[in-house]
This record gives sequence, C-alpha cells and structure tokens, in this order.
Amino acid sequence: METHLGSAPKHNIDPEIIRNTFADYLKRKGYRNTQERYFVLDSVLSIDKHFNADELYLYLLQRGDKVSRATIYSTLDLLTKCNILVKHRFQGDSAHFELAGRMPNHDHMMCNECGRIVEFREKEIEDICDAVSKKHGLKMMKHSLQIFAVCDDPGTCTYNQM
Amino acid sequence: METHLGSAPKHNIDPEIIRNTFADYLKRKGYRNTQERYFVLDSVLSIDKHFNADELYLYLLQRGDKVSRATIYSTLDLLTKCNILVKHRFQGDSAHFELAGRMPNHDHMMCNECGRIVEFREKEIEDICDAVSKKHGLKMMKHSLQIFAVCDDPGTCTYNQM
DNA sequence: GTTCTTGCAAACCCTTTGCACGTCT
DNA sequence: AGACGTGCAAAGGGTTTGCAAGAAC
Repeated sequence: METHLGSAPKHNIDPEIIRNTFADYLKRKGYRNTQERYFVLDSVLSIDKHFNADELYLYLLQRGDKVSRATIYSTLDLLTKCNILVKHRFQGDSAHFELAGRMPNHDHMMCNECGRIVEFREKEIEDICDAVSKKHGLKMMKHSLQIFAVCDDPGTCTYNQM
Repeated sequence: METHLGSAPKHNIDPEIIRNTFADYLKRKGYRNTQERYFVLDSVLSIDKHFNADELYLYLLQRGDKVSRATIYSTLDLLTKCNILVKHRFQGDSAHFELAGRMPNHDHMMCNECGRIVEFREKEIEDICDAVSKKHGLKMMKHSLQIFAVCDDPGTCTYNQM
C-alpha cells in the first residue's frame, strides 16, 4: 500500500524534543505512555505535509503499526492540545493536521479551481491579529487565515464562477 | 415556536437588489424560479446574524414556510455561489452563513472559553491578502480569517489549556 | 409534456462513544 | 489489582443523494 505521505521529512524539527514534549504532557496530565500514542507521534513526525485522520490511519497501516481510528483521533487530539500539531479546518469535510513547528504561523491560500494549496508566512498578519485582539479585550492564542483565489495562468486553471 | 433569529433586519441591504441578483443568476444558469427558493431568500434577508442550515430550517417553519432540509441546503449553495451569502466554517461542526453585503470583508474572533464571537473589519488584512496572492501568481477572490483568543476578564472567562 | 425541483428517507462521511478486552503502572 | 487505553462496531451530527411525486416552463 502506497500513500502520498512522504517518509523523509524535510522539516528541521528535532524529534527528540517533540517526544519529550509529548512525554512531559502525558505525565503532567496523568495519561499513560502507550505504544499506540508513540506510533502515532512517530508517524506524524515523519510527515512534512498536511494530513487528515484517515490518511494517517492508512499511513500507519503501511508502516506496519496498526492503530485503530478511534485511537488515532484521540491521539491527534492530545497532540493538538499540547501544541505539537495544529488542526486546520479548510473548506472540505475533514480536519487537517500538521506539525506546529514545521512552519510556524503560516497561512494558506488555495486555488478554487485546481485545489492547489500555497503556504505563506506574513509577519504583518500576526501583528494585526494581536493588535485587533487587544483592541477588543481579548488575548490572541492563534489565528487561521485562508485566502481563496484562482491561479492567474488561464491555461492550467480557468475559473468559472458557476 | 421561537427562534433566536431576529426578523427585523438592522443591516441596510436593499432586498430588491438582492432578489434581482438571485433572479438574474437563476435565469443565467437556466435554473427555475421556485417558491421555495424565494422563501429561503426572504428568510435569509431578514436575518442579521450568522446562522446554520438547521436554524434556517426551523426559522422558515416558524414563519409558516415549510421547506425541506434538502432544499434548504441546495438553495444555500446557490445563494453562496452567486455571492449573496458567505459560507463560514468555524471550529464547530456545521457551516454558518451570513449575507455577504451585511458587513463586507469582516472577520471573526472567538473566545476559546466562552464562545463569544466578535466581528471586526480591518482594511489592512484585505490589502495584505491581495498582495500575497499577487506575489504567488493568484488572484484573490476572498479570504477567511479567524482569531482564536481568550477574554481578558478572568472573572467571566478563565482559560485553561487542558 | 418534458424537464427540473422538491421532499422524504436512506445513505454518506467524518468523528465520537459504549463496552469488552488488553495494557500500563 | 486497579485504572486507564484500545479496538471494534454502532451511534451521532451534518450534509448529500435516489427516487417518486409535484411544479415550472
């Protein structure tokens, strides 16, 4: 079985640091160190893309680490809560995840027509969010920005507002 | 039956213009002018909030216009495609809609703890999105920005990153 | 009269849950 | 041993779909 989730990470995140972060979190919360949780963590660390729960499930299968979907969901939740993963909800149906340290505070732009996703980081955005939050009496935790656009190149990507 | 969707709109959108927009769109696409579609449009025009499909279904019932959920979904889709409505996907489960002309290009900030939603408009954000799109060879159609924050006031709203 | 739309219920997808079994401490 | 986590399958919520009946053209 072949998935599109690469197994040679290009990000420069130190796996050891993340494993410790997770171990600390579990300990702090009184949660147990189970094989399954670390199977999931190790897979996640080897992916340098966005992925959803089911893709991760299949990827784990392919690696020979069978973990049930229920456990995948539960572990993704833990990993999100301790800020190892970031959870996105794009237009589509399923939630997408990615390593938080992979490309901090970046946002996404997608072509309505071809589905291509462009990631970008724009410092100003974070600053504006911070300022707006303060102005309204809140403290920003994070933000999520998506730009819906269409490719300029009409050859590969024609937009039709049907 | 009483819903929380007000029936006295405070926005200053001209219903006639919107009805014409919709009629033109239907005509242009060869879709039919059905009672149900205009029931939905009229309801939508009388709401000055975000709403989801089911809230709209109940609101229509309350007004005495019975339209099935299937038709609600289909009509919401049409209204979104012709830019009368904007569709949002906040963290939660269901998609939320609102009139596009109600508060153009505004964004949302929500408190993780109490769920309060603050709407704001920041011109800079639109400008940055536009510039970023150009930089990557795309033409921006729209953007969606959410800020996840917590209320400053610790009395009403304590945040605990469990 | 033909084609499109509606309404209902069933199907669907993603996610969560109940419960029995297994594993961690 | 006890408590917690896992896996399975079933339930759940939101949304879409198949099909027969009805409405628009």
